[in-house]
Amino acid sequence: MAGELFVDLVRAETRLWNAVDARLRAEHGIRLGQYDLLTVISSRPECRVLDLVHEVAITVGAASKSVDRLVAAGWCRRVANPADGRSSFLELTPSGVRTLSGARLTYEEEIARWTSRLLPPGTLEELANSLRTIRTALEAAQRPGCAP
Amino acid sequence: MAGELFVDLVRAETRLWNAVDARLRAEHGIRLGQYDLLTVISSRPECRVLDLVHEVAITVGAASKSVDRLVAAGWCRRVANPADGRSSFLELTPSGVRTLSGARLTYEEEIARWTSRLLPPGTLEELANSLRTIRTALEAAQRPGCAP
DNA sequence: ATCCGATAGATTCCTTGGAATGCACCCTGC
DNA sequence: GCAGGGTGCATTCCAAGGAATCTATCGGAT
Repeated sequence: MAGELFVDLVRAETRLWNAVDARLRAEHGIRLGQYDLLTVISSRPECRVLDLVHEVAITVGAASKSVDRLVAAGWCRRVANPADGRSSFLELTPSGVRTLSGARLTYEEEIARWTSRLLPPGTLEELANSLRTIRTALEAAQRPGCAP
Repeated sequence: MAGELFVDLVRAETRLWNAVDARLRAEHGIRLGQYDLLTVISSRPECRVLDLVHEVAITVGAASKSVDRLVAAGWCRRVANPADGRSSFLELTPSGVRTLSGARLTYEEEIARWTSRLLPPGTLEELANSLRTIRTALEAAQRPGCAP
C-alpha cells in the first residue's frame, strides 16, 4: 500500500521540521519557515514574491505577508523592479545575511543528525534521489496550466 | 549537504499533501488532515485525544479542536472513558466509516500516482524503509522525557 | 494613443494551529 | 480520607495560511 509510505513521509517530515524549527528558534531566533524563505531569496538573483510562491508552494497572499514579516524583522527588503512596476525584487539585508549564515550550521547539523548520521551513504543517496524524483514530477505537474 | 535532501523532503511532502488534499476535498468533501485523524481513530481500539497528539505531532489544543470539527461534521463522537473521567474514547460514527472507506481509493490512487507509479519497486521499498527509519528515530527521541 | 484582458501583489476575511491558562479528575503519601 | 502534585483535555488569545477581492501595472490588438 502506497498509503503507508505516505504516512511515514508525512510523519518524518513533520517531526524533522519541528526538530529543526525548535533549534533554530532557540539558538538563532528565527523560524524554519523564515530560514527557508531567506535561503530561497539569497539563492536567486532577482527574486520576486511570485518566485517564493512557486518554490515553496504557498499562496500569493501568504507569501506577501511572510515577506512583510521578514522585512519587519530587518532581514530582507523590497527594491523596485525597474522592468516591471507591479513587482519588487527581494534581497537580504546585511542582518539577514548574518542571521542566515549564523543559523546554517545548526540547520545542517540537526538535519544530518536524523539523515546522514542515521543511514548508510548508499541508502542516503538513494533516498535523496527518490525524493528529488517525486518532487520534480509534482512540480512539473503543478506548474501553471495543468487543470486536470 | 544534508540540507538539500531536507528541502526535497519538505517540497515533496508539501506538494504531495496538496495534491491528495485537493482530490479528497473535491471528490469526498473531506480535508486530508481530517482523513488522517479518522484513520488513526479507526485503527486504534480506545483512542484518546492524547493518542492523536502523539501520533500526528500536533499540540493538545489543536487536537482537541480538530476532534470538535470531526464531531461537528458527524464523522466521530466522544464516548466516556469508564476508567478515567478526564478523557474520552474517540470512535467513528457510521457516517465517518462510510466517508473514510469511500475516500480510501482516491487517497491511495493519488499517492500511488506520485510514488509507486514513479519509482521501480526496489527503489520504492528502499524509500519506504528509509523514511520509516527516520520517522522511528525521531519518534523515539521526541517521546515524553527527552529534554536535550 | 487607447482599450482590454492578464499579471503582481497587497489586503481582507475566515479557518486553523501553537502557547498558555483553567479545570476536572486521577493518584500517591500521609 | 484528604491534601497536593500530576494528568487529560477544553478554552482563550494570538500568529499564520488559504481564498477571494481589489488595485496598479503590463502588454497586445485595434
